[in-house]
Amino acid sequence: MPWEKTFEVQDAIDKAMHVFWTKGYVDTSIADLLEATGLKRSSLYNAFGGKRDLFVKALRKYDREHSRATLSQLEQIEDPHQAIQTLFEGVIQEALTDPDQKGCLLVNTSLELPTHDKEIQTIVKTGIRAVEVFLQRQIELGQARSELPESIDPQETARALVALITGIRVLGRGVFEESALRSIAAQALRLIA
Amino acid sequence: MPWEKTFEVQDAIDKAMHVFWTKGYVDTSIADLLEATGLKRSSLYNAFGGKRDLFVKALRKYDREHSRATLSQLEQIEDPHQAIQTLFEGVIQEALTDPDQKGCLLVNTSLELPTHDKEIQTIVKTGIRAVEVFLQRQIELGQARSELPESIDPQETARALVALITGIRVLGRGVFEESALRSIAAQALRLIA
DNA sequence: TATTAATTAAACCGATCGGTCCATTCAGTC
DNA sequence: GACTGAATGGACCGATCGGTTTAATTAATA
Repeated sequence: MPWEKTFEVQDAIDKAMHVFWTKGYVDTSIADLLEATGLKRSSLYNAFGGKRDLFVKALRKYDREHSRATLSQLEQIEDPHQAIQTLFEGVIQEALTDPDQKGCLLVNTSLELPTHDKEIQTIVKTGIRAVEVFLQRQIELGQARSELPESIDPQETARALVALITGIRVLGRGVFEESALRSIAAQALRLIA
Repeated sequence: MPWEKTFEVQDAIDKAMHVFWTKGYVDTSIADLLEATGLKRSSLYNAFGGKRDLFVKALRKYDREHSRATLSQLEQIEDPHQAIQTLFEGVIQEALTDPDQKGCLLVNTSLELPTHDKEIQTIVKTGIRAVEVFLQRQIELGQARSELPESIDPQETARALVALITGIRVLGRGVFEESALRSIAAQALRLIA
């Protein structure tokens, strides 16, 4: 056998992910990706298949290492109410501290979903669905422990919380300032009280 | 003096608006705009200044004739609770019936706000702020008439409702199906009950 | 050392990007 | 009918788009 790849594949995908995250799919050029990854043109096309294929890999990596990884961490929290609250605090903290105001790659891609193919649509749908499932389970768990009121509908409430998070991620890109974002999180907690 | 413009300027802006609305700013080419408006290249550059300037005009037209026009209609409704409920029903109805799933041009532009200049940012911010102000006033009006509980914070609740609408518009582009969107609207009403 | 496959560098591709320029055509005014 | 300025058709611009190709170089295995 010849030799191994010298550059770190995962590292390159990670760099590419941040470009897509910041600029969006269409506005990201091959030149941008070359500059960010440090790869040469032929290396990029050889290692990955092209712009779209690299985007799919970046999207999957984000879903795995950002979105789901966060949910896994939150599941370690015993108190369901605290877990949900921590989720919202994290989202807001990200919106306030990120100088690029990138938001969430899954949400960003949601908006341009009609222009993408089925595979990408599925990744996004499934990724956001995972957040919904997480929230619904936390609510049900809280109800089972009598820490959350039985009167609220777990699935319906979970979906509304997903919508609120989506709102924070979109409006957090420059429309709403800190106090407005915090208002959203405060009202989110009202939905589970 | 020579003659007047033969093509309808407002009609051309309207056609262009729908292209931007459907495909987004970056993904809309001059060729797209020429095809949609029926204008010739020179006419378009002569009448409007270029892609960005036409986008600004389209954005302003949307804000005026779609966003604010809708709010004006809703203000005709006497019952504040009914006005808010009708707003959400309208947004959902749009998401379900529009074959292009365009969402809302202001929301779509919000997501790519960091890539736009100050003028465009201001149009979007002001446009969404108008929705927030509308909602806040309706809530305050309902409280004054004792039709809505005094316990809810008008501004904070209005902002959360804006976030929920934003969520519907984004997730309505293919992520959520009808029942999920209706869940969001149902929970929105819980925030003002 | 010969073999093998990954990596590199750079030329090259047709297509499209947003935008400019200009000669011609048009409908009004004088 | 001469003049005027908006509208048109279309050639043209340099730059960039995503992607391919070719040849040289590299480092590990056999």
